[in-house]
Amino acid sequence: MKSPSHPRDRGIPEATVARLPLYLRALNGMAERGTATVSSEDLAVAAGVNSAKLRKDLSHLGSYGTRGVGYDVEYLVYQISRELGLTQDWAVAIVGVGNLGRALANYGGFVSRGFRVAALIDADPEVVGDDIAGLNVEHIDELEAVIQRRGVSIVVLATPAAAAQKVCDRVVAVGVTSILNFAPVVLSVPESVDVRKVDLSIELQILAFHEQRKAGGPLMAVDSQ
Amino acid sequence: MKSPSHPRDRGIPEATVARLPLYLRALNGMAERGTATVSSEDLAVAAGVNSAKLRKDLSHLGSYGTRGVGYDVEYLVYQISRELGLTQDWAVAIVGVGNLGRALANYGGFVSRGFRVAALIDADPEVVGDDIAGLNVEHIDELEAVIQRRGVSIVVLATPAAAAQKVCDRVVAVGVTSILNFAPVVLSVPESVDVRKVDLSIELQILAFHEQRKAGGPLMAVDSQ
DNA sequence: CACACTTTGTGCGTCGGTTCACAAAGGGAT
DNA sequence: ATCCCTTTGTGAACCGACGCACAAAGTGTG
Repeated sequence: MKSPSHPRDRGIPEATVARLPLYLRALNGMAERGTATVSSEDLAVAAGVNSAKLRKDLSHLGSYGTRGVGYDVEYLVYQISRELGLTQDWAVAIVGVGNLGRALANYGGFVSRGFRVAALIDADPEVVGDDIAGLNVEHIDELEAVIQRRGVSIVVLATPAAAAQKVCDRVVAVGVTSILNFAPVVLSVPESVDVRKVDLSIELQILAFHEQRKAGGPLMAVDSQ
Repeated sequence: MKSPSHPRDRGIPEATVARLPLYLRALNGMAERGTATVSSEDLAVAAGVNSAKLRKDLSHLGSYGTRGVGYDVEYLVYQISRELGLTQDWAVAIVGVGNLGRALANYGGFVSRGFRVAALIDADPEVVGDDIAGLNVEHIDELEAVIQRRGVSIVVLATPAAAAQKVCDRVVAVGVTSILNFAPVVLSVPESVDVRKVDLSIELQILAFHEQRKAGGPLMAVDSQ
């Protein structure tokens, strides 16, 4: 209530932000199943985290729980959604309509969470003009125009690695400040632009590392140089 | 070189492991371009990290650099590849051949890094039997048989959320201990099994959070209740 | 109203990771 | 061989995150 003890501080830890979508998903499932109230313990299990961590995370948003009872599911869904900015409608453009771009365009998880695929863009004349997931694929020459016309604020890059930086520069130039990059390259962008990266092969490599340890670890010779 | 000061300890920090594939990619690019030697500073820039961090990361593998000179590109590629277990051939099965599964099957980044898509499996009779990326899609009933016959050690789950846990249980039951999960659910597995999760919509939600901050932040009223 | 029980919110110790800054080590020139 | 320059490898301070454990706060019952 007071400014100093203001519950929703600007400073929500990055680690917490990364988990909020997880909680949200678990809560949505509960809401569908008609659960009205949930304890931190139960929600923590559903989200796969420690309950103390969950409570601390939620405490960063405010005091939305009731001691002795738990959290109201609907209310918490709303609070987390609002905090994440999902109460507004985000227009997303997908650039690069190869296999991955197509998969993303058809992915239900976007639509259901306040995201709207507003444009599909590709360079290949073979693909431009096609209808995918109810959208017309537009030519990369129209990139800037489409972004501005449709009010796109988040761009998903699903282009080949070689094209990613160029496209990135162009979308940054028209004011996009949030990019989700699937291309296996390190994008260079101004400080003010947020880039998140998903690299499918990196995840596999990390798994391979652990798998190797498991398989060879205990027996592994002290070894070769 | 000596046993006591053995360079390759068992304890490589998780954060380091997660970055090794990044370095590897940068190094491969350099090798292709014919660069023989690289300084920690240059490699750090290419990988998008701090150079001190990079040196500390590499130091966990051993002393593979030369002071005053830098790192030999080819040699470092080999050392990192070996550490990650990429010098062996990993058979990967993709379960769920929807849009995403198809995209993954066709993704070049796997093959090029020691991974081999050894099986595609789906439950939909409409899809079973199809040829995708040169592979025949097999029926989910064959799951256990295929995994064992082909020596699959890593399974990629690209099924609908509802099916993921069931498939997971089955592959764990036949001894798979590394799973890459694209389904938006928290899988429950025994301690000994490694699950890595990629959730496309979570990444977007994190972007939305920051985008909202950028947009509304500076002007945002002290607020609503 | 008082007491027993449940569950939140958080203070605090701990741990892993990041960064700085520098000594140690190698290369090359004179 | 000596000196200077470059670059690695790492000690140590710092920072954020995690999780324990508990006081505070609420519910419900008799």
